[in-house]
Amino acid sequence: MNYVIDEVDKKILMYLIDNTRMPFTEIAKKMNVSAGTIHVRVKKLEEAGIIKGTTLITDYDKMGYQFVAYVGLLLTKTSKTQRVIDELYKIPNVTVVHVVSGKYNIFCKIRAKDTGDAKEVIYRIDQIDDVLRTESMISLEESFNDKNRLMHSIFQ
Amino acid sequence: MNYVIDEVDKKILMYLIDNTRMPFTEIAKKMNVSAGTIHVRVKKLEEAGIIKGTTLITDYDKMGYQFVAYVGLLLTKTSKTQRVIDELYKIPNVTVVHVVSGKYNIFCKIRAKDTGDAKEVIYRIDQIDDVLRTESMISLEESFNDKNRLMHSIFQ
DNA sequence: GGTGAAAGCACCGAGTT
DNA sequence: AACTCGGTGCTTTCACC
Repeated sequence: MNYVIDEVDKKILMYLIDNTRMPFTEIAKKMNVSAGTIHVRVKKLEEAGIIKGTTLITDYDKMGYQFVAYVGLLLTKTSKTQRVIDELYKIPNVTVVHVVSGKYNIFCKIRAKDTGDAKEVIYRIDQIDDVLRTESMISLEESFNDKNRLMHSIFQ
Repeated sequence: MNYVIDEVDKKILMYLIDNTRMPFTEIAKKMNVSAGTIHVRVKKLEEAGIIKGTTLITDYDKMGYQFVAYVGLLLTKTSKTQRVIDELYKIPNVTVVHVVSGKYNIFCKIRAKDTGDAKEVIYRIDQIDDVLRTESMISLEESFNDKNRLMHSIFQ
């Protein structure tokens, strides 16, 4: 369970975070090790659960999903948080859910096509049992820090 | 610029969102088209900017980054928002930045090793010129809705 | 815009050091 | 734990439809 990643693992992760389809042979060449080594390391990182999967970085805007908002949920005192989370996940527009400390009990991120679509999503959230009320914060502009920057810091 | 994605594109995107390393030959077989077609379609989706890249889904916990928080920034009236965003991006722990409407001017997500690490990150944010003050919301638990669920909805 | 075949590579397991 | 090597299978191109 306590897998210790070394410098070789870190470098492999750096390359694959940028491009999961970079050939192992190319990574091997850049690192002066054999392609077989890369193969074995990647398999171990997958088995250890450090690499959980691969995915595309897609442009939501270009697919018609321009609307992003964060929604804070206030629950009743007796509510089962997990049940509310399960309900949230039935709404595909809910992309991330956090249990938080502070004003809200749950805080989530939603994506929608437009304000009309978002209204429906928020209405659905409001209708979940045990949700007292919600407060939304609309994003006017979203940008991501290059994933590599955090990784550089993680990997020193 | 207005690239219209058809059913073939949608299916390819669905497969690759789950696993960017799924062989084109396998996708081709599942879809009853040739591998060459998949290749050409993927290239076009990349050129159109719909596929912006590929990346790993990694376990931040297992790499020692257990701490997640959202930070709301209140700026002075005369401040240049973009300059503050640029400053935020110099901090690798800042992963997402939003310009928002409402109580805050800017809202961002941070990842840190622990509370001590987070304290430093928030201190750095507080020190940015034009930042009047910040308010943080600590995540006690983070979970992601399967990316596929939104995509299924996007792709009907 | 799609196909199918062929050449060039990459993957990945087995055996070795 | 990493290397080499070889069989298998993937990618990518191109002439043709």
